[in-house]
Amino acid sequence: MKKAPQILDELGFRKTEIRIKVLEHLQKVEKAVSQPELEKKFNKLADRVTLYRILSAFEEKGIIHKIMDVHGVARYAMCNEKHCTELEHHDEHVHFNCTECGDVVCLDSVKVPDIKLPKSFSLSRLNLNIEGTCDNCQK
Amino acid sequence: MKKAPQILDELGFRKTEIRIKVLEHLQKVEKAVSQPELEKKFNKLADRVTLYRILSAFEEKGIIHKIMDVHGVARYAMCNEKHCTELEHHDEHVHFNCTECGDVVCLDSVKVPDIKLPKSFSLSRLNLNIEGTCDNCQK
DNA sequence: TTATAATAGCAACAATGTTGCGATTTATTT
DNA sequence: AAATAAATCGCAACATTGTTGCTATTATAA
Repeated sequence: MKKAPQILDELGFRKTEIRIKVLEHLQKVEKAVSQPELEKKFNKLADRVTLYRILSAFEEKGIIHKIMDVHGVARYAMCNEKHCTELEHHDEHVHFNCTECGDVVCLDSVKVPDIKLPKSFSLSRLNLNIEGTCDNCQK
Repeated sequence: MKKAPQILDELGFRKTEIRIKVLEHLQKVEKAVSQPELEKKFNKLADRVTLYRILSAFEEKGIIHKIMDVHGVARYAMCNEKHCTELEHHDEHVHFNCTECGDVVCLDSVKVPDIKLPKSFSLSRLNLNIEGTCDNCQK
């Protein structure tokens, strides 16, 4: 996995402390994280608005993707380097929302079967949100 | 389909004007509607808060179900009488979000294939949000 | 070292959603 | 029909998530 500063460099971003830390965090946790979570984690290191703008900027460059969790809160997760480019995203995987710990993880291993829509409907994007108990919270 | 006043009666709700109208509207449109939409439609007939409480009350009784649309806004749609009871909901259908008109419809005809999760994950609920263009907005 | 473009911070605002409480109203009971 | 009780409503206030405009700061290139 590429190091965060290098990624920022290649994308034309400045290597500021907060941007490096946010990106490293996203790489490490392998979960979909929200702005409020980042705000708690990086308390006082950056303004709320800064975090929102960092996430938007990263998403525009295609290194993270945005999903709505079951509470209607935006979450962002690293894109799978194999599948995503700046122009085209392939995030048609399962997003698992744990009702115990609230974590949201991308289950890349689970593939979404083909959905057959009525002819008059066209599909552009797809997000499968599953609620349940994650592996960490199973007793 | 049962008439709205009768449904309210059977559930122990009072037959107030706004409750009857909200329920009739949900029955008629066959879409998932949000509080902001109801507020526009029933302008000045009821307070914002009243609408939120009506939707919550209906949901608790199991006659409507709540879904998050792709914008993170809560929407409610009539439950399929054949499948849902007060205790158990079966809303594992597709929710289609039209990017043109913003409407959200439950595509009951499309069935969600079985999802195989890793053993350590347990599933309790499932919502498949699809974005695209609906039949009305196809040119 | 300087210049400049990107980034950050602050203030203000918007939208959705929730809670508490007093006022009103439906529906039951007397 | 009048009284009563419980459900419903409306208002005010608040919380959270998210956005925009503008100024100040800073990383990087020249």
